[in-house]
Amino acid sequence: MTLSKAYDPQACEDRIYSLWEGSGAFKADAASAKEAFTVSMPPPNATGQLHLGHAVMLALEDIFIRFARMSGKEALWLPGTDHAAIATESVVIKKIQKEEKIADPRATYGRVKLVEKIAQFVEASRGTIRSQVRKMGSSCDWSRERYTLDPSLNRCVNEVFKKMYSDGLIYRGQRIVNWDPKMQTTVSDDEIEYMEEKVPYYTFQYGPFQISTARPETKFGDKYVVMHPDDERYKKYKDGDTFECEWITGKITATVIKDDKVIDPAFGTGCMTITPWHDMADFDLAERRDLPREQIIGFDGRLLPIAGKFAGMSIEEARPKVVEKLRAKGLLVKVDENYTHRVAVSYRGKGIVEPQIKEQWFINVNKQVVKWKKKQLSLKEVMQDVIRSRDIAIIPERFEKVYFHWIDNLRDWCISRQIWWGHRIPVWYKTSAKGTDMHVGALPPDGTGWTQDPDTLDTWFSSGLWTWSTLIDPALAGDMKLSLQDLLEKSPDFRKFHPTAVMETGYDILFFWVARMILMTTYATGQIPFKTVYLHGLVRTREGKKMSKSDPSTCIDPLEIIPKYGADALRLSMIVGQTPGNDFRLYEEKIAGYRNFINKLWNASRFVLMQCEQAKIDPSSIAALPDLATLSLADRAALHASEILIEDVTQGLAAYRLSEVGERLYSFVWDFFCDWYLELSKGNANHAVLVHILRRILKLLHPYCPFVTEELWTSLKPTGAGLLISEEWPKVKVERKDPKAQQEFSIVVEIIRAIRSMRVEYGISPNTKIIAYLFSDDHLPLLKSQQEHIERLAQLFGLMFKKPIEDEGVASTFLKGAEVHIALEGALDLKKLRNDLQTELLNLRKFLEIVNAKLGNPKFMEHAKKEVIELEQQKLASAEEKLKKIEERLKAL
RNA sequence: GGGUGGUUAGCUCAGUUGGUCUAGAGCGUCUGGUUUACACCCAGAAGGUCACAGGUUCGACUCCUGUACCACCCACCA
Repeated sequence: MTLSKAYDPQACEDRIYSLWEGSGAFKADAASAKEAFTVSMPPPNATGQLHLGHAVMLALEDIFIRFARMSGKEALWLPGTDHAAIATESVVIKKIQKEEKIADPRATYGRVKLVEKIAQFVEASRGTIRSQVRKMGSSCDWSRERYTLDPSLNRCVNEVFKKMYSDGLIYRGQRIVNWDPKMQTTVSDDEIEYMEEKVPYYTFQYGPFQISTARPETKFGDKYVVMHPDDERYKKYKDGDTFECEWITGKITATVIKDDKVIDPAFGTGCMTITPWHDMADFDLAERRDLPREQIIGFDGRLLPIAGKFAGMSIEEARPKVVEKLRAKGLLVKVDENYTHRVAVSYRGKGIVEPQIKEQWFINVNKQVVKWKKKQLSLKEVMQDVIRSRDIAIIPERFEKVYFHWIDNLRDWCISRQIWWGHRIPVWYKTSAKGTDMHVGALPPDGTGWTQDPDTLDTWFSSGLWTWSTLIDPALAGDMKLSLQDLLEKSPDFRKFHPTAVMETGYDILFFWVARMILMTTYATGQIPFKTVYLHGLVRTREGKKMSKSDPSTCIDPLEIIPKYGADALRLSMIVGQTPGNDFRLYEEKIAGYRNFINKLWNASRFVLMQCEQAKIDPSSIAALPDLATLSLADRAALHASEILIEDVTQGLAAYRLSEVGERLYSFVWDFFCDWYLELSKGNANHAVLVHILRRILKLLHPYCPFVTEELWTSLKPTGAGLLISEEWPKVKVERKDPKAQQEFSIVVEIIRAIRSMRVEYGISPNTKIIAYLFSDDHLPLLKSQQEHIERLAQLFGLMFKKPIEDEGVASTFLKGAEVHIALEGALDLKKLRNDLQTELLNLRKFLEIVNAKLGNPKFMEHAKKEVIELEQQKLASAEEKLKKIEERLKAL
């Protein structure tokens, strides 16, 4: 088979992918006796397009999976998509607003119709994502594809909710939450970003006190003023003192509170008023002291009747007016215009988030009712335990600290959302004369009048179950008689493939997702979700900026790159030179560099095939390695090198050191195999060894660049072999400590270095007879060629004295020539030699200066010439000694 | 305010437990080259006091302390 001159990824990739898929290689077998190795693919949001973040994830996970599969494990990579509650709903709503010119799609369509429309949109997106995941070469098991809204996953969500509710871990409460007035829903603490904003900072007179705020419009209901008990300035006031005070809408009665937790006496005036309904800290204080709370701002973001004549105004509108009123009353003390204030903004909807008190569903993270390792722990404690006890390892390790810190600050998790897209809360209410009854369960109890809670669950509630809810048998999930425990125990996939081996994801969702999977999974299944967490860095632009979808000019689109450079090149460019947990920059030249590498491999294979063709050897007929004893020194050394490579790659991959392994492979292929061994083979090829080493390379490289290696494998595989994806990972017992192999190897290295130097000096191509001689059993020619050097050098010296001394070229020629000698003579360390020679050159120059001055004197000239040649001969003598030593070592072998 | 990471050739980055690193790769630059695969190539070269200052050590890019700058994360500074 003749290969084209350059590798054409577009001509191969799709074809190869269907070959793999058709072969069943992706499909894992729950009944297999092999050890399981599972990766749950972090489900991309079903909202749109695959971006580079996904591409990195897919590349990394595919390497894990292919390596595991070839290493004889039962490898399952389970793909899927996430319904991405708020993200999706807001995307679709915006789309409808734009395309259909409907201002409020929720009102126009109503719940059922809107959910239908979102579902349609998601279905289309999921199709796109599926094909994009394939483009990357991802060897995932499509027969097990899941979606967070699948009935079986929904069943798991409901079961977990029920279980948590009956354990008292889920409760309903009036608590302060982050309210997004734009999306009209709560958002979790982690879904908030802060934006710095310069706003005026006002100080007002509040009775005898001065208080400062950036948000005067929330202050209508403030009836408590708080100060630190140790603050000397306010010594004369006691906790509980009341006073009359003129305030925004008239006279109020205010109460003094002394509290040492919320007040920093050094900050500002050392006292403040509180707004429990709209401030997290104030809410905590109000909880502790059992103070009343009043709502000031409505859920629509407008002021409520408590604001008097300001009622109905938006915040932006009310703020200056409130300030103006207080100023008119003479209560405005000062305004600081240089105050920076952080505004909470919703991560998804980008609306300004307002803390509000609202009745919501929460998960209690502190209640100690979780059975874990025969102890009763809280969810928090379990989350800490699994990392501390090393049940789960995080790569890189430093993120463990970040994780612990996050848990320390974790408060009860608000899980209810006032949106329609998602898992509906499995709670039913029935209001009758005696009050409201409540029932928790997927289905309403018998009887009429039950209505379901209108809210849906936080998207992370269902993604927290991802590693195992996807392994629940959908057929079983329909049987409502089964308990959660039954579902787990009876699902073959869960039994075989859980816990998963590694969770690979960006460090930016460590809290969002990884932590919540640990929380939900340990609780629901009693197992850890995964043994290792591998966190990759974020892809950045060449300038180091985040790649954002909103700015396409900075963005590299994997779908444009793949046709141009190939998926293999893209994969390599995202893996090599990138270390876990650190961001990295990606740009086209980098990808082009790896495209060149792929092409290099392609051509090396082409060369091997051509060699075989010339020798009329069918590569597929090459099966067993020839007897080592019959091989030349170079062939043995090359085989030895490839065995060391196998060992390094295998160990490196097992330790998740992907960048290092990638670099090792790159340099082996290019610097060793192509520049060295292939050149050596020209004119004197051992086809069996060539093919063997190349096959090893293809196998080792397959997890990194699956397409090109699979394509080349077709031409190079032995008769009877199947696809490369299903090949066995090469195993060899490397005798690193075998002194003979080591010695052989180092001799070859030495000789090659010497040859390189010769090439520089004399332009001798490595594919000339010299090399053939060197590696034949008769090594005498090495000495002969050495003799040629001497003669050549002598000529150069002759030249040196004929030409003007200013000629730098002559001197440097001498330098290079000498390098050859010393390379053979000394430690073979060219860098060191260069230093030595630099000094030598300086001496020589000085010497030549004198010579130059005395050029007219022929006697002197003759003398000088003699001296230099003598010097050179001395060097030669020792060079020959060294050569003899090499000879002896060779003979001893 | 607390925390984490970074600071290594012009650029982008590696460097696993301190010693084959008197520091590597890719790209870029310069010189030379059409040699039985590959110009998406070959052979070379130039270029770094490994941010700075101390310390530990026989020995530090690698460990410790401090400083500076950059980036990110967390936090209820009203």
